[in-house]
Amino acid sequence: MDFEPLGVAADLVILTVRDGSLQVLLIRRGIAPYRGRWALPGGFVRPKEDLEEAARRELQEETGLLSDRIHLEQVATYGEPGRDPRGRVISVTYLALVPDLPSPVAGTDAASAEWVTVDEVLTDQNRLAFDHHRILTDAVERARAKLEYSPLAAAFCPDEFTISELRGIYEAVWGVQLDPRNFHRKATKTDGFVIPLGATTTRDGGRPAQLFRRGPAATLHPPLTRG
Amino acid sequence: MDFEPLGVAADLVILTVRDGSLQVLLIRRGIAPYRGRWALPGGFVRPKEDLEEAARRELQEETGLLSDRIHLEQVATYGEPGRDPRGRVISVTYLALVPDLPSPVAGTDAASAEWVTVDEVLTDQNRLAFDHHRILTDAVERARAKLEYSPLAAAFCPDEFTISELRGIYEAVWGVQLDPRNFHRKATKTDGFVIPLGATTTRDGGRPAQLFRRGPAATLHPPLTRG
DNA sequence: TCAAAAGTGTTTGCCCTACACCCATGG
DNA sequence: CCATGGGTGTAGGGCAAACACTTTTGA
Repeated sequence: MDFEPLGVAADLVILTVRDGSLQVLLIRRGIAPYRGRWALPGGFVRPKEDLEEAARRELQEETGLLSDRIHLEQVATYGEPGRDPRGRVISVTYLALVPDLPSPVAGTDAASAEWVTVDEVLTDQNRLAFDHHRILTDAVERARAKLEYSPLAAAFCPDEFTISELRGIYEAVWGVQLDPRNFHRKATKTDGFVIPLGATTTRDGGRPAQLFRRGPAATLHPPLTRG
Repeated sequence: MDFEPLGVAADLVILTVRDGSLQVLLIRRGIAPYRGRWALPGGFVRPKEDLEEAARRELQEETGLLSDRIHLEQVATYGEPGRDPRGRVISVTYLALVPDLPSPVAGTDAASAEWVTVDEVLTDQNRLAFDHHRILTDAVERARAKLEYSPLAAAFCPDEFTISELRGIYEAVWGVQLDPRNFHRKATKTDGFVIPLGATTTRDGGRPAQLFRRGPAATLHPPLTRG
């Protein structure tokens, strides 16, 4: 079979919550096109490499995260002719949700990678290279929607976390304030969402808080609501 | 830029509701590989053609539907090496929801195309060529989920429809029975879901039913529930 | 007059919000 | 003992499931 010349890239929207705000990992492009502009990390899919495999490889190169335990999901594919001035490139985009990393960016391109607040990036239509503004918009909306009916917020947390840390994720991603008391009830009563570890911590001040880990639930019944 | 030899296809999961069941449009493959097996319609994206544009072109070729008014949405992209024995092929899959068509299949390949009940296709893992069983599974799950919080069920209906016809869509897609009286209230009270036309019809027997058309709502508040 | 489907009213129970209140720690 | 955050109890409103009931047609 003959094919037109065409490349397939796996691009990543890597989100985390730091300092109470939703942030995305961006890299500064060192070469043309869009040299010096910020862009989503990503790269071409290799021959014989699966799409998700490529995404996991890029994720590890950028964050150093061995990604078996990292939540990674395909969001959408962008293929408009002309979206890349170098030629026809199809971008398969993946969304990764990671905990606040101890070493911000441990990957090979560390020097040129940076966490940036999502709101700040999205207010400027021209901050990002290619059609990455739109890709980021779509991915963030997906993440916001998924928090409602999936236990995904826990993917932003370290292995052990408190209920108020979990609540902080929701507040940062949705940009709302939630009632701590009602949230506590919902999170702990929803079957399989979080599992108590018995231990407590006082790292947040005040009365010691119970520690939890992620539960086995795949969906939340009933869902959490965004307002 | 050099690229490995690789093709990008737009494949379609075209769903409709006929005779009270959810059905998918399949074509019988006339050539190898998988000659004689059933498969989802689709084809390669042309140079300079957008992905969605390719999907709309395929949709029209298969169903004759001029597709401006047809709901079409991207579901996922499949790119596992080896999924197509002919070489590396990335499949960008679109979901189309169409009303029960007067002329079942009016396209060029009409002779070999057929509506098949989704349940029947999915019970046999080997009914479909390539990885189309999985693609269909994913697309149907997407459709089921979307009915809850989007007004998409109306996409299965003709321009004018009754509330019980709309309810029939939900019952067919979800495979459940819904209370006609409560459903009527929900559908008519949900802002922007359906718009009354003033006219009535007796095509379903019994007391005349009001006719409605699709409303402008993009999402349903509150969502309809699946059981 | 009966069957069939459309549509409305009403009850009941549940969930969710709002907020009062108590608990357990550090300083 | 006070400030801080963790966690429980509870009243009240609103929504939705369940179902009795009325309406409007065709046969």
